[in-house]
Amino acid sequence: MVTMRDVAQRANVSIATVSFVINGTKRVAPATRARIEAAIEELDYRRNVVARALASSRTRILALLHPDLEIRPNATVIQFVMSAAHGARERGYDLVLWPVNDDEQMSHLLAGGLVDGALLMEVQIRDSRVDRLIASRVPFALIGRTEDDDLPFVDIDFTATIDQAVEHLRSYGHEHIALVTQRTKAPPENEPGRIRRAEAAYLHAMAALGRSPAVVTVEGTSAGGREAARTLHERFPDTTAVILLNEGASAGLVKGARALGLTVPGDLSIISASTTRELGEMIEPSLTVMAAPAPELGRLAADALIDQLEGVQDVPPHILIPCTLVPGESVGPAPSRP
Amino acid sequence: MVTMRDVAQRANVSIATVSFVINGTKRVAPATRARIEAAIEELDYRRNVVARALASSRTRILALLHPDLEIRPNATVIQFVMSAAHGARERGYDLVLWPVNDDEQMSHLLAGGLVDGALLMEVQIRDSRVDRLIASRVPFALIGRTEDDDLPFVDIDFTATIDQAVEHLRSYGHEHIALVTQRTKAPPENEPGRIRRAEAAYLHAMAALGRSPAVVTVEGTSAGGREAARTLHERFPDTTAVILLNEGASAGLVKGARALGLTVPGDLSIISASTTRELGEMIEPSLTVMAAPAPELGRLAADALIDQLEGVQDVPPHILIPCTLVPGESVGPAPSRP
DNA sequence: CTGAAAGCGCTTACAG
DNA sequence: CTGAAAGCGCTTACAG
Repeated sequence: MVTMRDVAQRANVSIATVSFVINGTKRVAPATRARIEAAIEELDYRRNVVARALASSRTRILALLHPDLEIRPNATVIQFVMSAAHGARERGYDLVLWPVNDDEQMSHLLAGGLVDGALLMEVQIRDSRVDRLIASRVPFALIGRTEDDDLPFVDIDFTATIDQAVEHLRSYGHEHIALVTQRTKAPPENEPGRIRRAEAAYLHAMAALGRSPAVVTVEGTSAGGREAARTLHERFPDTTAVILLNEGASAGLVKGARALGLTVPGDLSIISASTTRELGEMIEPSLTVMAAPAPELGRLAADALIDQLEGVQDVPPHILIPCTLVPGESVGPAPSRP
Repeated sequence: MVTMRDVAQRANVSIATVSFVINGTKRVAPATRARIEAAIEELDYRRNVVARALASSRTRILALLHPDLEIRPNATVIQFVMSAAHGARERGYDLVLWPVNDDEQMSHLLAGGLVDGALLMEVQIRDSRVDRLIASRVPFALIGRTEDDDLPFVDIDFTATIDQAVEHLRSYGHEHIALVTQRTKAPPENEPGRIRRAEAAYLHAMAALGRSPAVVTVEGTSAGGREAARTLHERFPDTTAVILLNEGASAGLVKGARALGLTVPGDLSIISASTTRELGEMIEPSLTVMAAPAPELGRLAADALIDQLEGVQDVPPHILIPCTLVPGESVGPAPSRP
């Protein structure tokens, strides 16, 4: 292994000077710099990142903390992860995946000193992991939000997204609009912020419309989607349109509606919010979706965190991006009721 | 920050002794050990992983090298990634995501000394990245295989998978069986090994059946799937069954067949190989799939690599696992031809 | 503009 | 069974 010492020797300078040119931390005479650069080239030297990390007490490694339970991470999650990794690398950082479920383990990892900062996924309205994160003194950014809006976060603007979905459906004449959300194992007060916020926006919109709300919560699976169709049919038979905030249940809802003899969008219009356009294309009829800005958010999250670490930005980032409407064939005019 | 020095002081021992009890590398008198453990507890000491890495010249970090192009990583990929991360963590290792496209950048990263080992995804039949990997002297395991079967790898057994798919279709009376593969940007000699191997197995099976092969290659998208349906219809009108080795085109193939007036499975039976059961459930009719062993492979890849690093295992791992048949509703009896 | 030296927080022969 | 000390390969005040 060739070290900085080898380079220094070959260029006839001290290792300090080599360090200065590599990092550009101090001005070095052009001639000296040239000698050093030549030596680096000739020896094919590459600075050791571990030694650098120890000496500078900055590892340039970021952690992506995510629940390990996710047997079936959805398409949105993977887009986010990949773009965060990409964004980090572009700025010279590495992203490690930390599947963690209990707070203890998370604190333990954070205390090891491997990472300079952390990104926390699947943030809940009240989230003890966030408290741990703060206690650890490791800089972080949340993907999603707790109740406390002052912490640094990057999130989907669920309010705007739901509003736009409702608006879109209303433009087709729908007024009896239901919301299908995703069941989680978390107790209600800890539920993911996205569900809480989307539901609030939905309730608000229904109140403005003067219609009573219809909310159904099911698992994020095909079976869950079919269950949602049956539940809607029984409990909210007036429903002519559904907004899904449950990616995994999308296909099942369509199948379930069909099984009940309902056509899509003839009898029931469907918008699947916060998912991918690819999901929409897979289903028959092609679903109208609100595409999640996952790729953008991944990069923004990495950037925001790195900005904090490097002192580029000192106010905590508060980034909100709505989903994008991608019309498919699952929304049509509201059926006229007898 | 509390260091090993603090612990040593409090326990009235040298830092060497502290290190011995933390790592269990040398026997220490029970009384001494107890004092040290108490001190660790009281100070809430956690050993610094960066310093440990530098001193021991082992970082316990693994890299997951994957192409960055993948705008739409499929469900199988994410399952693999997550289970590899999980498997690594369980053995005290960290997994960093390295989205890389060019060899130069990969070598550069590898030379930085951050990782003890690497996992390479999307391996092609002839893959210059593998040469780089070997040159870098960083231990590795391939996800997939090159021509050279001697390198350490973990892969899906595409031969067994295709054989089983053919067998399943034959048991329903199908003899005119087509194969739909995925188009890549790579030149043919560099194509992913899975395509080459699956195609070989398919050709072999067709020869054994005495039927001429029908292979169609399309993009891994819904549009690609629809194109496949049209191409099959025009060029191979005898086809009564299709094996897909193209996760992303699955839904499109069904839609495309329908658009041509064909029923599934009445006129056309479909098996989507090397995908997830969730994908099968999303489509109407539910697809019969061959579920990829991605979660198992992710863990096995991490384990095999770590075994190498720790000298537990010195012969290179050669692990092959076939997909699992998950019957859906897309396979039925072969239509009797007039 | 450059260098000598301390130091980052550990591990690991080596001695006793 | 325990300790003193060198060393991992860098960065960074400090001096000149």
